[in-house]
Amino acid sequence: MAKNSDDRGGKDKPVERTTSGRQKLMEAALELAATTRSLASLGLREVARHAGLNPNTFYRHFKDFDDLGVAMLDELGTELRAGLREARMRPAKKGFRLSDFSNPAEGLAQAQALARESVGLVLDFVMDHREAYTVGIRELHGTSPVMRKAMQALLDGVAVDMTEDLLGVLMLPAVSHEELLAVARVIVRQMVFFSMDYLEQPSRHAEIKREAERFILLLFWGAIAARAPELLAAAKLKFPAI
Amino acid sequence: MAKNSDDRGGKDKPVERTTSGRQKLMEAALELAATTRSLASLGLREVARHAGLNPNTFYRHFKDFDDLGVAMLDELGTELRAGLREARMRPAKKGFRLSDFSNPAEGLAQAQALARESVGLVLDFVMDHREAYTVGIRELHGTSPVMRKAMQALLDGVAVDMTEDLLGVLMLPAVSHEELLAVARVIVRQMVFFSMDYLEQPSRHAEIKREAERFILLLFWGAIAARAPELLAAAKLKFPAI
DNA sequence: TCATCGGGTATACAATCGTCTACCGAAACA
DNA sequence: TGTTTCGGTAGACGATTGTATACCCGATGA
Repeated sequence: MAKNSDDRGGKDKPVERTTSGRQKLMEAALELAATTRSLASLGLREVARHAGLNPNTFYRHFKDFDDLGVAMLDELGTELRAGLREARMRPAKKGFRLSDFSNPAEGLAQAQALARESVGLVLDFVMDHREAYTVGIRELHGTSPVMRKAMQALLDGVAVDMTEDLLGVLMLPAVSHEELLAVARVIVRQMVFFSMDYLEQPSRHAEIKREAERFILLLFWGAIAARAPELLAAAKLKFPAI
Repeated sequence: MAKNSDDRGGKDKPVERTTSGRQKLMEAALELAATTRSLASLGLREVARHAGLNPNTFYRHFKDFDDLGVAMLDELGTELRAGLREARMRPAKKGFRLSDFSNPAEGLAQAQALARESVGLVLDFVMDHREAYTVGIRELHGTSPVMRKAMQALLDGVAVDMTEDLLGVLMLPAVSHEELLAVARVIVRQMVFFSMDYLEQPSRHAEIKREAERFILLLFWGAIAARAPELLAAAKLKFPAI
């Protein structure tokens, strides 16, 4: 062994913020996981080094990396849900009113505007939190059952929020609450992929947004068509060209 | 150091098949990645040990784990696409004929049968290859850009296959080829999640199948509704209750 | 028949890892 | 005021890792 007084000498400079050690560790882990490899395969010494702390400090705050993972997810997850809800409330105050499709054409137009707003919102959020998003999705299909469950629960929570908010703004005719929730779940999951595309292909931003909107509208169209096809025929709808 | 003549002593017995060393390594890597952790974070010694080979043998065949990864994906990916196509051709021979929706009700019923058949097919396939599926999806969102690109290309390839096969059986009215491809892509991606549910929750198998079918039908309904809503109204369709 | 070479092995080394034990200062609390 | 607890550090350990060098053997081919 060359020099056993290892660590704390290296190319990756510590994050060096005025936060607590626990925070520093979580931030370091997030940065490393986003750029280097999966959470579970991070080295305890590695993240401590990157946080500018002694390796043993990790033990003071966390049992394993699962432990650290759920702590991170607690923090960022609630921030995500709150952010999305708040942002989703904004347009509602801005003049949207509950549409009951008594005028189908108007209702459909409103649905389209709502879809556009929501898609932009999610994608902006992802762009603003690309590190957290990246590791989150990694863990969604990762090796740790704990993290997988936690991420699945988070996505389901988002779908539930979305359903509730949607019910306050848009009354789809003859579409039950459960049906709407199923649609929301599917949308949330699909947005995982659209978000990934969005992060990886900046040059296709506009196109990806259009695709996501189209997907959502297709689902709503389908849901209405399955229950009240005459509404769609009556609406003489103008579906956005491909 | 206790005993430097390490390796080859352990609880995980070698796979011990009559295959070549290269094959043995790939199989060992697949097994370990499916049960232990992500491909990229596997140890070279670890997989060699699990394959019953000398650590250095790895170098004879692969440069790194990305290299091994794309080799595995080459093998299993083509098997997947071939398997799906072959299975998709089967019902076509079994009496399905091209439907042009001149009789809307019949066309829609046929679409529903087709969706059911396809969903069952994919989910069966996933059950039969759960190891490969598990690590594949892991790598889809994993840390290696090489593996991510390869997996995305594979999924896109499946979507293309699906579109072509679909065009041979089902002529959706007024839905363009590009539109159909976009829908196929979305379906393939969503099936990633449905498959995950399917593997993780054996008790909900029937329910998950129904959800997947519903999702696909919803998309087709929506696609038709966007182009020819009068068809749906005329069909007096019987959408499966939720 | 002899050289080459592809695929497998043996050994060794430095680096890194997780974790154990011990020490320390400051804040909280009695 | 004394003491306990909390967050952080220091050093050491055995284990494991990736990789470099070198040997080996059977098939291939001249």
